[in-house]
Amino acid sequence: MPELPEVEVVRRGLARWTGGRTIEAAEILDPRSARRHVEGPDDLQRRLAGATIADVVRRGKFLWLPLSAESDNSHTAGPPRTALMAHLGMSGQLLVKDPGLPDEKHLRIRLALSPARDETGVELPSELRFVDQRIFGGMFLADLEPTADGLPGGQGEVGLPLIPRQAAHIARDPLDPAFSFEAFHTRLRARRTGIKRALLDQSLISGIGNIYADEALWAARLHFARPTDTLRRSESLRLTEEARSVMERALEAGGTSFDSLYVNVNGTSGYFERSLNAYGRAGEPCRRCAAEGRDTRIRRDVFMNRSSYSCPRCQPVPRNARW
DNA sequence: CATTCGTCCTGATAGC
DNA sequence: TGCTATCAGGACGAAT
Repeated sequence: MPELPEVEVVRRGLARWTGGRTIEAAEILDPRSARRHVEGPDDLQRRLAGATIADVVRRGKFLWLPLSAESDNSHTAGPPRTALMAHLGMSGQLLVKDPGLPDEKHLRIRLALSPARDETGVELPSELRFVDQRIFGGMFLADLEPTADGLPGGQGEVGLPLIPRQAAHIARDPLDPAFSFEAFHTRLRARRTGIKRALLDQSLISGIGNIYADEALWAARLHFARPTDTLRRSESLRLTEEARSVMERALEAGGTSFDSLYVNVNGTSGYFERSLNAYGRAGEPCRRCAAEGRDTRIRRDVFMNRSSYSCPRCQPVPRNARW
């Protein structure tokens, strides 16, 4: 399940293998993967043809590729004002592949790219494929607007980042240099909900999904139903730092598969097996308790219609728990 | 306004 | 064998 580290691996791969290349043709094989493109799949295909991938940007779990039109005259063209948005959802993958290779079973969108070579002169594969089994993800075109954090886009603001309107409500993620712990903590304390709901709310802090939420809570020794308005500053800071730490380590692990010539969401499979302390470990020993000579088993609770894993001893159910 | 819930999707797996 | 039920869960619009 792609969360921040997995999406960042994809972003880096895309930047390396597709940056600067022109989309020569687009093929929407399943219109459901383009349902957020309101003008329809035909319009998406038409408007992608001839566009050049100027950059690859990520905020939280959203990716976008600012596009410059090939026909633009350089003296009139400012920064790109349009971007191809991509979200991987639950099962999305972006793969750079040779056109001769057989279609994946769940291939939804195919982009034919202009020829390009790597630094050693080897020709790069010329297809960017969006593969998505469960179709929670998708691609669409969006206008880029100058946008201050937490505010809708305005006109002509200098120095504000260019963000698609569809991502303007997404908060900064913990790996973003502009992430503000003070702003996060203040908004967290004002909430009337449980801490895990808050961690999964992408408008409060972004990039965290079910897996890294459970991992950060375990590391910070906090129960998922802890009311946000009772969190001490030290607890909130510990949680934020643990979230950042676990996602940075996951990114390093996922980054090891980078030498191969493709962008892979599953690059973190090794990480999952080795390093998860809570997620998916129901009935298995809590490693922190085991290190202290105690045998405590990770429990699984159903919360928000999904599984939550925690240690009963390290993460006791709080008073006034907010399920 | 803030918060919570239902829906979209496919495939693997368990149970009968 | 073959059927049905359950689970996986990110994001968004609807409901409360």
